[in-house]
Amino acid sequence: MNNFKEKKVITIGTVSELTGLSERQIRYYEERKLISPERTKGGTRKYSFEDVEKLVLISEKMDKGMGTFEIRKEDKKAKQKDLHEMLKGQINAAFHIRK
Amino acid sequence: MNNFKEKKVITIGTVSELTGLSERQIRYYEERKLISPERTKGGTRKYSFEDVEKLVLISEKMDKGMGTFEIRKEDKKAKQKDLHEMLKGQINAAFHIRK
DNA sequence: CGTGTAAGGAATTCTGACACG
DNA sequence: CGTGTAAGGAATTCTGACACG
Repeated sequence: MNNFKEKKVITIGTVSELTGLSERQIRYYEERKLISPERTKGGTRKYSFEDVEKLVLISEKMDKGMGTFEIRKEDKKAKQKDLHEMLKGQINAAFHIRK
Repeated sequence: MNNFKEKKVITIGTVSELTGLSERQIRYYEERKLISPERTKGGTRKYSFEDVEKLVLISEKMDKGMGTFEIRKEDKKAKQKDLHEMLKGQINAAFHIRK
């Protein structure tokens, strides 16, 4: 019940205000697979606070001259690292249970 | 930076989905001073996750046959209690600093 | 009192495209 | 490549009112 940050509930206009990015930029970053908003039945995009945070990071990287392709690559690496940590944790847990 | 729950960013349609209440009900509870959404420049209402939680509680109380007036009274009492606790805490703190 | 609804208008968002570079 | 913009349409929201009870 406490995953507010991950709930997709914010419309693009509000995201634009929160991040300082234009709606055009936000939609473009979606096209480049950097974020994945949900949609209402009518087709309106809905973002989470997590998306907003991601967008701020993306914005900073773009300012540094990084391209969307590299940003996506970095993002993937980060996710794999997370997955790695998770698996490590589970393996450890299993190990401790066994002994 | 971590007050997601209090940020007014959700539109009424989404709040309706999250709570199961009709937009009519949500607007009416505002009229009865049970919640206080913000507005965009254009006049669109924006709610926080906190508002959503409040609405769920309100909904339960309405189901029990409670009226909006009593609900508002209860809400006020709760707030005064919170304030009381807070002051008590500060007085305590001040006391401990003095001795 | 609390809520549904039809009405008309305004604000918001959407897509595909052209432009610049 | 990344972003601005004008274009036309569709989805969303708004208010004030009438209805029922």
